[in-house]
Amino acid sequence: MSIAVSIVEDDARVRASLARLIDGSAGYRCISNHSSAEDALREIPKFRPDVVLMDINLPGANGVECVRQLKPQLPGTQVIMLTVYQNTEHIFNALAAGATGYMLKQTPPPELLSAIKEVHAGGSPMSGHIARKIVQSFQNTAPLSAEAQSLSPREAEVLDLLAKGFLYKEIGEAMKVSYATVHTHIRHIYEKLHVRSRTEAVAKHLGQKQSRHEFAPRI
Amino acid sequence: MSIAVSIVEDDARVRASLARLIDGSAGYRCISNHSSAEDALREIPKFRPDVVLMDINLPGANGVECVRQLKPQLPGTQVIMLTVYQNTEHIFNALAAGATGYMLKQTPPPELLSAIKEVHAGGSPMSGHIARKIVQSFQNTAPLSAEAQSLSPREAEVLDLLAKGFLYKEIGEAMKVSYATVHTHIRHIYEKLHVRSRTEAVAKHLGQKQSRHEFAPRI
DNA sequence: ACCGGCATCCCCAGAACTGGCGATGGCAGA
DNA sequence: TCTGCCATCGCCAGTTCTGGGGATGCCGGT
Repeated sequence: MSIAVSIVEDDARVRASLARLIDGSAGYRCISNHSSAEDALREIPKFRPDVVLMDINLPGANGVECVRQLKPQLPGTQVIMLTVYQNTEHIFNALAAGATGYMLKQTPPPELLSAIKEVHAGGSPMSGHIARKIVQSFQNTAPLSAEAQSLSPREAEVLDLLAKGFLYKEIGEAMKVSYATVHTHIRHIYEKLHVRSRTEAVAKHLGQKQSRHEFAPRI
Repeated sequence: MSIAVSIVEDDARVRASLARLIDGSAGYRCISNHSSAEDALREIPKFRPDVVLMDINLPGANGVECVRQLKPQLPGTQVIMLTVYQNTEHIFNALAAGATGYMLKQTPPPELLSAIKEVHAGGSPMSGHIARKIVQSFQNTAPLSAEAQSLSPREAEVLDLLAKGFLYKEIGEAMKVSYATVHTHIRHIYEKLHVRSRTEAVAKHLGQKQSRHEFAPRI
């Protein structure tokens, strides 16, 4: 059975040439095309395509929002963003919204067809530099700050409990030490982290963990 | 100029067949091969290859650790993990350690060659299902808890400042309102989030952000 | 017109935290 | 051996939070 594809793209010429490409290739068929997000949201659920090619830059609502609303209705449908945007913000937003592929419009037709095939087979086709940017988001591992490194094991333990919102008394119970000891550990933590409150310390603590793979564009 | 490739793989037969594949293909040359992480760490910096194919399952130290130590010395060298492991933990660890590609050993030779070319051209080749798992890590967007949703704009603003460790007084100054107002907002935040301290609220807050794209394997 | 939610302000008391000042003992490195 | 770091404990004063109780005005929906 051929792969059923829907196209969402405002430029009529681009839309037509994509449709021609898909219908003209064995194993693919274009079952619908849409010039706006509104039209896509209304019509695509009826067609239940295997794959959607989605432009980001649509008149009115943008393609990312369109994916976000479409995907819950069509969990089996795979969406490939097809766009000129290479900035990480667009990429991450699109993927978070539910897209599984991200191709640049300049992609040659044969590669576009294999991207459709790949996404339908359970993969996530992405143009080379896009993939690299995504992978790099895993590598922005802020090396543990010297500050955090210098915490003793016991202090780190206290900080973990502190981050969970426990009171000094409760931390003491959990660690089988007195309130006074917890108090001392915490004073040392504050000195080492250069903070002056529990919340600042926790923010630094969670911030570290977080920055190991953050959502925000930082590439 | 052909692409210089080093191989790290403990199985002599696999190593030899990879070397044969690479040396037998125009545009590629295998400049070294290594049967252990220790050997690779010692020798590869001398060869300065363009691309390293790295097995994960090595005797002694594992491939991921090897990448972590190698990459800082050779920032221009791209590493492709070549392994049988498909679990997200291995994938994320490898990428965080500095690998830029991740291919399964079952990959057919022609695709392996194009993966080498792709990584050298600035891409991040990944086997289909691997790529999908990476993309899914962006989609595990815990839907904003109803609790967090119910915060009013002003309350959310307070929570943000709270998370940065500001005192009530400082929040008031930053928001141009009185201490009393901040106090009231915070009481409302605590009610809505079902917490009883600033730190718990912040942990919930940062936890949300964090879970939008977390490092830990959750697929 | 009324009710609910929001944003703004006020007072108060008790609990929790912050940051000084100690102290002891253990253990590892110079 | 002596010095430094760690973990454990103590006291005390001052500050900040927490959680009650109010209040006003605005706005939007029924």
